Amino acid sequence: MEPTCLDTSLNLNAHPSSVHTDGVLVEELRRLSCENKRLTEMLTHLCDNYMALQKQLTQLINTNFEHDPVESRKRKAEGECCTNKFGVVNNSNGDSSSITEDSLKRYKDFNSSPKVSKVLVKTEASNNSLYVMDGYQWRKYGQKVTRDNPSPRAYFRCSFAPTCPVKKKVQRSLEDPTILVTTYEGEHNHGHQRGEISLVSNQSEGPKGSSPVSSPTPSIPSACPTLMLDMVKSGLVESAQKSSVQQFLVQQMASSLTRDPNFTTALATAISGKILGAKW
DNA sequence: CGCTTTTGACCAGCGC
DNA sequence: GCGCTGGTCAAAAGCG
Repeated sequence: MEPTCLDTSLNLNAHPSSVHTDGVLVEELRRLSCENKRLTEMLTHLCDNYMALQKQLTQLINTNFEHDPVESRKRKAEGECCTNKFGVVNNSNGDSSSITEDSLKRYKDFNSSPKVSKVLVKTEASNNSLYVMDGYQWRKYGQKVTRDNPSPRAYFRCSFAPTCPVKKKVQRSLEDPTILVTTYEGEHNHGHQRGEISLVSNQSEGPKGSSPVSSPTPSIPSACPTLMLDMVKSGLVESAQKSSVQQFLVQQMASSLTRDPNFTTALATAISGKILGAKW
């Protein structure tokens, strides 16, 4: 599936001085709270379903491996979707059902190796940097141009704690250069720099001062390694993730919703309707 | 002066 | 064994 990125941010800065009265705002806030609650319940339900499916998938893979031993080896990169760790779905041959020994190996490696997670971050088109602010301090130790992507891949180590084993790789998406594909490896053995979380900071990103502020490296459960964030707009997502549970839910939401083009369309329609319906 | 980024060199794994 | 590729190292340079 071609990655899509859902812009979950809201632009509250447009016409701040316009006609909203306090009463309208309170009403709006109440409505949003209700909607938030409803979405949370929906997400909980989705999470349950996801876990059940994940369990079934694991069983299926194990069963397949026992009954269908060796297939011809292929070079790792071939037939592998750039954002798919398991090669189970979306390989370039369109053969979405075959589970090869290779993919099984990757799946097992992925489950047994240190925590690896992938985050897709949407940035402004004009933003050419490979710096993703996520709440930790990173030291860049290398940059490479890889074979399958003309844009360079940057390698970072966590420099907040000398012994922290966490590394991350950042590279622009081949399909959409405004998306930064960030791969985290390992887990931090220290707390993040701020207790609070803010996902964003599209501030003057310069190499120096690699901003220490924003969310911690997402500790995404291995079952759901890909997360998409929108960093174009800032400051409004931060309150959404005060706990790991909430963070997990948001991750699940982003992951689920971005796979559903109908939802994206419906959401866009709803938001634009809301905006057009408002008295500007 | 200390820390960080840059960047070419080096190394290891893999396929042929 | 060779070549390709991804990942890491380390010296040099920049910045506050």
